[in-house]
Amino acid sequence: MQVRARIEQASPDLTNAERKLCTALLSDYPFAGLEPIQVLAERTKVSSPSISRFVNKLGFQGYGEFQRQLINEMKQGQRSPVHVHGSGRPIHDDYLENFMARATELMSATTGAITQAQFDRVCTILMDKKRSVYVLGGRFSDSIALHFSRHLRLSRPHVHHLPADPEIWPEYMLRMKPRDILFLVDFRRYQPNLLHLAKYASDQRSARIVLVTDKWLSPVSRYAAEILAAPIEIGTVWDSYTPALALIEAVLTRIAEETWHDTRARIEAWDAARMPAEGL
Amino acid sequence: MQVRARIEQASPDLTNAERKLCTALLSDYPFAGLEPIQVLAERTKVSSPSISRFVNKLGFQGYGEFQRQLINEMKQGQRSPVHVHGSGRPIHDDYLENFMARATELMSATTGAITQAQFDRVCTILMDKKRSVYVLGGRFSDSIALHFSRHLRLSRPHVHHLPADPEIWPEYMLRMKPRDILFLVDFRRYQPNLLHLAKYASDQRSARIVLVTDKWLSPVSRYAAEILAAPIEIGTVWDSYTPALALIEAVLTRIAEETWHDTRARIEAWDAARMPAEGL
DNA sequence: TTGACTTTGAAAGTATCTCATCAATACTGA
DNA sequence: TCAGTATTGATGAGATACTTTCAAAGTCAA
Repeated sequence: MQVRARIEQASPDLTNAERKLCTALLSDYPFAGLEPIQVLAERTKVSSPSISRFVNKLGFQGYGEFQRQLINEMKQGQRSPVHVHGSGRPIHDDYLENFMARATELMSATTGAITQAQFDRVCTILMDKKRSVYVLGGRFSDSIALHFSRHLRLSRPHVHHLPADPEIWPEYMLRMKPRDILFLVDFRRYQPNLLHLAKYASDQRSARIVLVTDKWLSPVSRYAAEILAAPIEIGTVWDSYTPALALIEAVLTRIAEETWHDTRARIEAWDAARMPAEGL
Repeated sequence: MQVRARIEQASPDLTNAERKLCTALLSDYPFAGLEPIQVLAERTKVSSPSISRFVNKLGFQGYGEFQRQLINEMKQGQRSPVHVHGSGRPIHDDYLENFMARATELMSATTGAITQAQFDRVCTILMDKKRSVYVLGGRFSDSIALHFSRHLRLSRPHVHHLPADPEIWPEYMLRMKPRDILFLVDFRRYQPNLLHLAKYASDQRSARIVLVTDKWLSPVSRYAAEILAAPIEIGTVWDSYTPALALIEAVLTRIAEETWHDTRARIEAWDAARMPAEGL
């Protein structure tokens, strides 16, 4: 990958506009570079002269030559299937690449951790509109939980995200009916908070608890009807929540597809309700 | 393969020169068609007007449109393995495995989209304690942003997550000093909200904007000093934010490691402050 | 804050590419 | 062979795409 390499090489001393071009080019490589210079300028909000200067800096005579080179690369690539991934960059010393590789590995490990039947069951009970769904995560994992509730809300009614402050929980807990779902996300450094909540919901309200946790299993698992355990250990100071996010996205996507008719209607209704505000 | 099909369809009633073109095009498909018309004319020993007439016959407006179509086809082909919901049929076989495989693929594509230098720069300015950091995401992407601010807070002071309600933003905006950082996450179905915020922060407060977006580049990119573009298109009803999360985690991890001494102290202080509450 | 330096986009200029015209040529059938 | 038709390429007009110039805005160090 000649051009890609040149970009990376030049990348330390680039100007602001040039960096934008970098991102645009690399994020849709190599097709972004095949558009006419004007179109690319429009997309990246950078003037065409800046693009021209940029490709000069990369060592090309002009934009045309740059494009020809991109096409050539594709032509080459077509022949040798070797180049598909990487080959272009030094593996050592690249923090990002290293990290991503590990995260990717975690991701592929996730599939094995959850059975198809388990996945199906979770999706099914979450699709049941007669049950209300209450969602909460821990201090850090709540961002994952939030992602979940925001999307689930588009596919079905009665989705409630509990606020972080435990003082307000009773308001929700008292509303829980038997068979309602409490969807918890709890990764290590488990929160005692959530355990109490789970115990109460399970014992007093007969709610079904669906738990997303890690392989060490949050204590909440004692009360959980369904447990989805994602690998999160990536060997750095923080754990990686990407497998958990992927898992949750898979659930959400499955639900949205199954209930596509409703989901679509809800999205449209949402947009319609939003429109007026946008004028402001 | 649209163009190829058109050629085959038209092939019965073609003239001599046109048949030559056919051969040339098909024998080096699609690259022959990507050369300038003059070059192709030279190579095939056919005049450029003949080529022009030929592509007209195929149903294209002109040579340019023909080329664009060829490029489009390649683009489509590139992401061939995914393309499932396009035909509308969710796969029931092993839904989860399928989804995870695609997410994994996205993850590994992420590395190529961001250069090491870019990554380093973003980490560096985020580590600068003299700058305050303001964080916000869109309606859905805010969960990613939240993950970011929660963790970053452990590594450095002066991290503020803006509330969702724009009414309250001014309180934060007025506090922004030049060189402060506004960290935005904005994926497609971009929010006009964020654009206004970015414009104001950039123009009025001289803040540096770091933007995490997708390859279609949020309009915020106009005001951004650093843009990280993650692939998110997974070919289902929702996009997948996993690559973006991974990217953010990489940044966070890098920062936590570089500033480990401080980060550790802050975590301990945090825990110490929390202990008393836990007894309750 | 000032002043040198860098970066940037508007506008103008230049090159290139594409297409329409038209005359020349090749082909076909009488 | 000749006339009619279809095909082709030379040419130049017109459009498009790219680059250079230049002035304004931004940035950084003193």
